[in-house]
Amino acid sequence: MPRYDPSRSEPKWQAAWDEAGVFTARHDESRPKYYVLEMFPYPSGRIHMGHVRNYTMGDVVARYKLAQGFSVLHPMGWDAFGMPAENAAMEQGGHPADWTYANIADMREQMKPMGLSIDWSREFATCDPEYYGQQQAMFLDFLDAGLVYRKNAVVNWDPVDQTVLANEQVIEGRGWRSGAEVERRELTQWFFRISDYAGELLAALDGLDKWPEKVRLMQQNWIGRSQGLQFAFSTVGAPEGFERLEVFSTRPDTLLGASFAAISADHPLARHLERHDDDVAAFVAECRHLGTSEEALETAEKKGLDTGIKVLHPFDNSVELPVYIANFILMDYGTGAIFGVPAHDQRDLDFARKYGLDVIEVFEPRDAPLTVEDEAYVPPKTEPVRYVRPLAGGERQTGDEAIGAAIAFCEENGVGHGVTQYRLRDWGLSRQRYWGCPIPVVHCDTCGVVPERKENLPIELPRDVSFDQPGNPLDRHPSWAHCACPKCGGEARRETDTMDTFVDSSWYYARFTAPRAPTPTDPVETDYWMNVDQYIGGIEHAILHLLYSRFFARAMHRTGHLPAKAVEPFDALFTQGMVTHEVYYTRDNRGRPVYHLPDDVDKDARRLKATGEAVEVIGNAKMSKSKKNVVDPVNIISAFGADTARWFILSDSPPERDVEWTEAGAEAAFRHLSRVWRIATEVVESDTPASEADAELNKAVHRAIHEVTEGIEGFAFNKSIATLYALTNTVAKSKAGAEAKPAAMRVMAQLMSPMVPHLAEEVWALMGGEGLVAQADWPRADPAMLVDEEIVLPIQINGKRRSEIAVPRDAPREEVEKRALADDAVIKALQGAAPKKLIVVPGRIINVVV
RNA sequence: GCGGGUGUGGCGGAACGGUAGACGCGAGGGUCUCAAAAACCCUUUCCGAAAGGAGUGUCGGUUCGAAUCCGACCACCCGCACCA
Repeated sequence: MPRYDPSRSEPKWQAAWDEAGVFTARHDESRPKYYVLEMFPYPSGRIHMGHVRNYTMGDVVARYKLAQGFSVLHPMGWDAFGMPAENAAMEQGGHPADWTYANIADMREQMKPMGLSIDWSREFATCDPEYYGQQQAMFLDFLDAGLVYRKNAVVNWDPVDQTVLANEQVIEGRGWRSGAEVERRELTQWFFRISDYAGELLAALDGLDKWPEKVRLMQQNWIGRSQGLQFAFSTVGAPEGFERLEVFSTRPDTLLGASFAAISADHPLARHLERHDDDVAAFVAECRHLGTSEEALETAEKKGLDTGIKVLHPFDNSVELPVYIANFILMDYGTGAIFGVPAHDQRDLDFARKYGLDVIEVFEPRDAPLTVEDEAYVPPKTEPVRYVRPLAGGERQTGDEAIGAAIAFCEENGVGHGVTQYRLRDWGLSRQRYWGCPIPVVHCDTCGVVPERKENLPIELPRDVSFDQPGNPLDRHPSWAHCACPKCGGEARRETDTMDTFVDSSWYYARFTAPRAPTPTDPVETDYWMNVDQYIGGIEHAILHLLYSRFFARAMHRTGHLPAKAVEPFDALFTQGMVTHEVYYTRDNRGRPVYHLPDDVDKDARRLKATGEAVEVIGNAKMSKSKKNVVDPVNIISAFGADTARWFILSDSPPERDVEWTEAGAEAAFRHLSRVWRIATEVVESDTPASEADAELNKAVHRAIHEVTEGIEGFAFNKSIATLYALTNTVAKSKAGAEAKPAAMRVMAQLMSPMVPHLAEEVWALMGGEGLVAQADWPRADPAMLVDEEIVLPIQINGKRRSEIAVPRDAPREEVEKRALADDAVIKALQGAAPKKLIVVPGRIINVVV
């Protein structure tokens, strides 16, 4: 008997789909459209199991929607700018463009055998001048619309390599290559005014009802709207020009508990003092070695320096608070200055304990006096507390009430005003790097900063650059930056900064709707295809990429590049989990782990194949090169076929959770698919006559249609697959006849086709299905087939399951109660007494309380 | 540190507040075979001979009933604005 051979069957069906143009996205006004998008990959050169999982999920949705009659857009492209290409050029020589395009070619070749329903005719890379030129055009429109501006901002500066470092290149405060202590340095940089949209981006989250709740929550917290009081302290002993110190606080109700004020090391006052005071200069310099990430600031030991300056308490001039420079105050948030209330803020308390500052309680729990030791009292703002030092409002009130009263009181007394603050900062897009989209502006000595003319776009990156020294090659290129001023025609210099790669990924979804248009988008195409109906990607993008894209879509709408309906570009979002694998390691003579590839390990014996040395095993960890626990999809596909990889990656775990890749699981998936194929070949040869088993099988088929469909709709592909396993067992055991069985197998082929499209075609063809299963209509379950006449009700006694009874589906409650009380287990438990309570949940359960 | 999430048999997991463990893996037993592989059949949460009891990270709460809801804690994962 011939065996299931995916290496022959899969390429055959892929060719058939290509020939029929099944996956070409067609703008067809007569049909509803469906746009499925997976987050596009960075072209590292190798696909990994995470990609397989991501694209398989998208493919299931795309094929399912196609079968439902939608005109489907399912494109693929490459997030191709970024640091790895420059790092490769530095390490191995060569050019980032060559490295990137070679990687793209490799990855495309690795992806094609997966049999994805992608319209490859729309493919592009963000490093194509055709793409980034349109991005430059939009940048100019944004500039024109006042959505972009320049200001100073700090970067991580490596003083040895003389280059700007990304946060990930700063390791424990040092440059990753040079090992030098990183400094913060200020540069003039371009910013998008995303904070202008903070309120709108926040409010619109409510409408994203097909996004995961957790993502909306994360974005909400990230945008971080807060109401507070902004006011100015009068200073004592401050230098000229610093008579007042503006502070912002979300807890003005605790003002009478303030015992110090603190300013950021980047605050203008700190910068002033730095120039005249060596101690301040030394402390501020220390703060600036911390790196620029919020994480670095927050996890560093909290430190401060007393400036000797005091501020007067606005409601009690006899109280003078010391002013500290502190390493945990952010210049970007609020005014870069705060007052500290140690009793009701843990960080302030730690700071106060360290520097011997007063701890003054402002409020207490309602029913107990409060003495703050090492733990600040920070109840939820909705909880009523007793104010012992109220600024305004009653003695007993919630934090929220007290804050409102405090702001009103302060405003009445001319001490500051209530303000709405957002945590969200403007989006700095300048990067001092080569491999990115050039910012299309020119610096002219006479005209200043001048936008490039659109007809000169794209401003292309020069080819002749070298990476043999650190820093931005554009900066040291002999001629590239020299140009004529678009305004006066005089000699001018191009901006050598390029754009953050988040810009590239903030609008690619729109470009896919018209990838070759001579403008960034084509209104006819965006009108038909937008929005993305289903977006799929990793949770790690929950905040930045998705928030930036939401902003960008709004900016594109404002500049006429997207219709109003597309300001929220992703209707539904699904975040999938990681692919993990066991990690195998031995230890070197110093006890450090030495990792080994899965292929080199005998998993049963837990020994290295080569030496027999025992290996230690850690359970599932994210696949990573450093731990060598990677499984190459290419090897899996060549050994078992794409369908096996697809089936396994979908089968075990729910899509939102991590899935552990195991060799045993992959082999089992292959065995199952072989079995389905074998059953199909047996069904063909069968001549069993029709019987009662036909109806039974038919019922099982309809149930399966219902469950598989529900699984796909609910992104529970693992449940759809469990149903298909069960259906396979049912068909295998069924005594149904030579008409019913092929019919069942045809439906099974349809139900399988989103997950294992090649095998589905094979089975479909064997069963005499018409045309391609990829083009067949999705089957419908007959509702009448889904109900049972008799149901089994479990009986609980005191909440524990003790028995069960079978009753007609629509039996009246009295009848069910009567039968339940007649049950042996119930009689035994009651011992002649009447039940205390008898709960009947129709169609569900009976609970007898004795 | 802050924000968000996850936690169920040996393993991956299933379970509108209603029979905990569907489906799969692994393991054990069997059929077929000279033998093996493949295939097929059966068993498989734990303790217990059984009756029965225990059980969804830990501790507490709400409920007739909690894996599910609430509170506290523990562990792990994601993000923290220049990684993509």
